Amino acid sequence: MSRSERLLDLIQSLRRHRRPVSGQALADELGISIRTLYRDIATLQGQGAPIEGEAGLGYVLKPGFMLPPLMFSDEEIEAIVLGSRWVAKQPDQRLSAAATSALAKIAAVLPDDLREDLDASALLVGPPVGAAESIDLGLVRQAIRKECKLGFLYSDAGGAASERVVWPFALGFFDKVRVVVAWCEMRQDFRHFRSDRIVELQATDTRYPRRRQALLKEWRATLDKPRGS
Amino acid sequence: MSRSERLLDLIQSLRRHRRPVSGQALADELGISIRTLYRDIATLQGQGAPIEGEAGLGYVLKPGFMLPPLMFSDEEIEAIVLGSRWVAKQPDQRLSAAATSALAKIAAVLPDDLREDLDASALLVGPPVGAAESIDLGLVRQAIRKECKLGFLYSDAGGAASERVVWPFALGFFDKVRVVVAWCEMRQDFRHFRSDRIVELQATDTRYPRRRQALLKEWRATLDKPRGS
DNA sequence: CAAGCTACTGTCAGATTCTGGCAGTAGCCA
DNA sequence: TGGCTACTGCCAGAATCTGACAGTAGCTTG
Repeated sequence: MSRSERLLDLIQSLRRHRRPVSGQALADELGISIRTLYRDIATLQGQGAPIEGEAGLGYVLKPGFMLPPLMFSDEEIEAIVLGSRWVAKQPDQRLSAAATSALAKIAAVLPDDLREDLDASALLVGPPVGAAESIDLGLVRQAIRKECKLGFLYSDAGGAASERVVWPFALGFFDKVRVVVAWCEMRQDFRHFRSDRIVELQATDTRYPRRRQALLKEWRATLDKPRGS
Repeated sequence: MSRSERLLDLIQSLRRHRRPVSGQALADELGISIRTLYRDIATLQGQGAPIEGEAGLGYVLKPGFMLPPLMFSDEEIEAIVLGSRWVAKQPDQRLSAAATSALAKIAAVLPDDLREDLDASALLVGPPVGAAESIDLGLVRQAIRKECKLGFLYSDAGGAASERVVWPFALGFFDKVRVVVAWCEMRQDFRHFRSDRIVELQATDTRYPRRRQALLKEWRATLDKPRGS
């Protein structure tokens, strides 16, 4: 196996382990000596991979992902950049910031001529709608990932408020607002909740009895025009 | 210089030359022997770079671009994927297809856990608005790139038609339609033209007297809220 | 057709890089 | 304190890369 291939394998190995792994264990996994492993880690760090090593513990790959070299056509790059610009102008501050920094990384490696072409592809949407987020979407994301119930007060379109306990499984966009997609215990059905109408959000540690992927699939099937990915 | 660095340099060299370059010339540029160059080309091709070699001519890099390994955070990946999904649902068929294939390439290299997280980030915009494109946006793109004038018939919001000759310099999105941003010879000012109201588009070979970048900059300055990148 | 240029492959010795083992320093934890 | 770990410098052997040469085949031009 060539060295460059091994470096990619090393990243994959680190991804698999969520707890710190000792260098020795990684070296065994890859079939190389500990000395070479140290060198490989140093090389990866030099290329920007966020690997952290602590004496007495081991190595952890900070969350994130290194894309291997990818070949994109001009149009694919344009699509990616355009889409990222759109996300950058959305009201979700967290995502907006992420899109901006992703754009900076991409722009940094594009050849000049391609960058100029992209400048001619303007995005004419208005500036982000102010709408300070009322709730912490991070809590929602976490609940989705951990498959835990959420409780909150919801004001529907008519203004009537109700107390809900839901099983969240997706966080979507609709028009300009973010929408929590969940199974509602009260209605015993799928419901969409606009994030700007949610108040008093409460995260719990109670797992809901279904798998997120299953809920997602079921919900998609109920939509008029299901669309993959 | 290490071999991997040199391989990237080789791609950059190929990008610079638009005409076929002989292997000997490339080898001289990189300071290596022709034999090593052949080996390097073979390696790059093996990694998916679209390099074409023809006996008697030389090498050409097919249009497109190879992104070097890039480190993205979870959120940056989410932003890119979400944005690409949005583009994939836009009515511009060309871009939509490009976004879809870019998404496939990205999905192919994502670790499973990350892909599952992304599934929970749904995009709830409706299906693409049918609106078959009345004109060939490819012609517009070409005119922009070549800095050539465009002629067409335009129906404004009121329904009144007029014949225009414009200097196009950008192709934007607004709401659901694509918009040609150009200097209008008739109005002697910047104007936006919705692509679905343009008929009888005629591309010309007449260069307009300004630089695209300059027009773009000027136009941006006239906007209420100029935004970089 | 012939001549000249070019892409491409096989082979091989020497240069270069990579690798593993060893020794030693330093930080974290119990 | 002792045990585990990250990390560095050093060195000889292994693996790889490199350049040169020879040879085949395709394209273009005259």
